[in-house]
Amino acid sequence: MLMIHQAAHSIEQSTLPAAYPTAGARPVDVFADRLCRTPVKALDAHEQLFRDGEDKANVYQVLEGAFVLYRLLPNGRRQVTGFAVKGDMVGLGAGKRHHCSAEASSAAKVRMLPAIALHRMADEDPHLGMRLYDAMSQELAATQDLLMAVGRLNAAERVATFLMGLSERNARALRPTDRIELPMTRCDIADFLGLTTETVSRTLTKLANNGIISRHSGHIRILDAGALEDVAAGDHTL
Amino acid sequence: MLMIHQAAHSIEQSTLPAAYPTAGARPVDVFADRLCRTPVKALDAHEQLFRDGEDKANVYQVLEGAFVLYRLLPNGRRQVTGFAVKGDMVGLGAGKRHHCSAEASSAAKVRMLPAIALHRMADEDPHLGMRLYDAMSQELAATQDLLMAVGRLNAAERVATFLMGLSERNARALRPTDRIELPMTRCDIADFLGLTTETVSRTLTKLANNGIISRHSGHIRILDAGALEDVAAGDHTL
DNA sequence: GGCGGGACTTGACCGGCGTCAATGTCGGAA
DNA sequence: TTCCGACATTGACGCCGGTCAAGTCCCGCC
Repeated sequence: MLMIHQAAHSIEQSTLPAAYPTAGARPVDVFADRLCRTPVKALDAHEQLFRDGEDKANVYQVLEGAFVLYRLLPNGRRQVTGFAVKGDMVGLGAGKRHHCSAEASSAAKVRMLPAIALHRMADEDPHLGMRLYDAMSQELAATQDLLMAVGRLNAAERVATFLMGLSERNARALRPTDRIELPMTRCDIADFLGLTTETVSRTLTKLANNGIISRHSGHIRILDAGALEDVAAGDHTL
Repeated sequence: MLMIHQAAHSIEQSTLPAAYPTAGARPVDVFADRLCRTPVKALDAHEQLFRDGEDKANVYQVLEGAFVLYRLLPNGRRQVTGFAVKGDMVGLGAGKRHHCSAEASSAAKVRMLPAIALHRMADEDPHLGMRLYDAMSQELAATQDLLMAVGRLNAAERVATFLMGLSERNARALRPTDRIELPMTRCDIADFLGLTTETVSRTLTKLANNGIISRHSGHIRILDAGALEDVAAGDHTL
């Protein structure tokens, strides 16, 4: 079963991270005590935390709200590479520049850790490098999952896989898995899955018409998880 | 300009790595002296080095030949996540299991480094972790580039971008950039770009008909690099 | 040289998804 | 409460690229 690993775990949990596929969103528990002494920055909805190509001054940990991580083509087409929520690290990566943009999808707060401090910490704690290696490995695996979905699944399979990923994330947070909050817009979902908002919308409608989900404002309810899996696997045509 | 970073640098070079987007292919020079004392394994064409989901016993460095890294869906659809050539590391990643399969696309030789030895080395060399972090970061960036291409470019843009990436790789190896060896099959290219072999073939034909490239057995020649860039950017419809 | 098989190319067809456009829904501001 | 703007849904239509089916090329092998 293909699963787009988008479940993010918050820093207070001890489960293994399986974050949104992002360019850097990742909880690294070792930071917790260091980060709590660093400055906090508040952002309005749609405010950018950093831009693709900018020098990487800080890495961030999301305290409140949610972020969309994306890259733009010159002609405006957008590919969302991941979502970051409370507890996730944003901006990780060894390069000198950011390789994607990050935008608050709602009012948000982040802690900032200067990138230079990260290197200093790595000198002091020889295990930090391996933890960052581990974080990036998981990030990479999640992005490969997404690549597989975008490259080789049809629209229904992608949307169903996406919903199952969100459900899985709830399970990891010990919350009910049938009620799925959708903190992102249809446009974000579409740009994440390589589709259009219309196609996402139509697919959700079909899933609802088949009695697999029900739609409500701000969230979705999974009525038939088995059927949803079948759709994700291509065994059930809508 | 979007560039699918597929250029791999061989271990004897000192340029910065910008490898094929792979699940682990990456030269990590620090291994060089350790690796040369480890066993060598020879593979026939189409022989598998490891399989998706297998326990990760070793990481490998390609000595000869080339590898295709890919993941399969239950129904047989395939997504190629990268290519690995001489000098590239294959199988890196912090997880306990491989997250993709690796298959020799021609007769090949690899050096093997036990995964356990990697952890031992990390304890001895505190900088190794950060180098692995760096390698994974670049891998991630390359995979995001590919994701962007697969999710948001049309067939002509993807193929043109792919060819430019190969050309760029030649430039980095100080070889002429207009003659492009294609060590992989059309099928590999198609599964890499999220297309079909027919579409790749048709697109190359169109590029040739427009005088942008010329096709020969085993390689392609770029006749008009500017036009190729225009196609990749979507400014030139075939 | 002839043969066989896999890789590649080309053509005809068509269906899924993008595009364009109109309408519906909801939440916040006045 | 009404208005407004952003987001979401729905419909009509067309095209890009997938599918199916023939070839064609090429290289190794007999």
